[in-house]
Amino acid sequence: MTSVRITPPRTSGARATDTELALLAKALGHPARVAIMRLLMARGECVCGAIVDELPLAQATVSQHLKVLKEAGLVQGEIDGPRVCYCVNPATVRRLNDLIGGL
Amino acid sequence: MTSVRITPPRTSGARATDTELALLAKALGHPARVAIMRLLMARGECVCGAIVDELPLAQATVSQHLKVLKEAGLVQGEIDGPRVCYCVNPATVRRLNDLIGGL
DNA sequence: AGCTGTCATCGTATATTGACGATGAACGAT
DNA sequence: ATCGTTCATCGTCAATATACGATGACAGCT
Repeated sequence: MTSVRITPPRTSGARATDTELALLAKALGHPARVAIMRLLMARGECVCGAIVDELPLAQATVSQHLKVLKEAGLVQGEIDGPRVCYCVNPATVRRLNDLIGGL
Repeated sequence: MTSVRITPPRTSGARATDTELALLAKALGHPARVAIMRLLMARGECVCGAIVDELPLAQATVSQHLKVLKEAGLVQGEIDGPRVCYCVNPATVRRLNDLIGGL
């Protein structure tokens, strides 16, 4: 068995998992988005309008926060007639937990 | 035993723990800061200059990132002669883990 | 087709962040 | 006292984030 390199080549100070963790953490880095996550965890799934009703924010703002969470993979949304039903992606939450745990 | 209220009164959509989690997550929401945290975890403690050497960033920028981490309580720094020795605050990292786990 | 309700996107204004060079503050050594 | 080293802070600029009203897209209903 030939010895192989353990540490990957690195040009900058940040590895791939650093970027991944930073992206997920950044998505959670706003109280409104944390509140949205908590709402979705509590209710299992939630129509967008219900989230708007719970937060002191305009509909456009909530939609933007949902977009950030969606792009980070923390949340999924499926169209249900005229509504959109959102739910958390448990795999991504687990991944976030693992990344922090493995710091 | 008298029954007491479990859920606290809430005026806005965000609770206290939401803000706390958002603050910690925001502090981790940058790859350079994640890299710093990982460095500190790996070495136990680290002089500021050593961190600067590992990252492709100017000294002023690293100092700013360290300030963010320090203000979030994720990192502590103690003066050691002309140098400053940084180390992670494990309690805050645990707290972050708990907050995410308790979503 | 026209209307209504629901949500996303656009446009915009303000605030915050990220990055750096330059400078300042504190310490040890000469 | 004057360096040299180490780190923090200041000032500045570009880029990004936040928030909202206005508008657009789309589904269901009459």
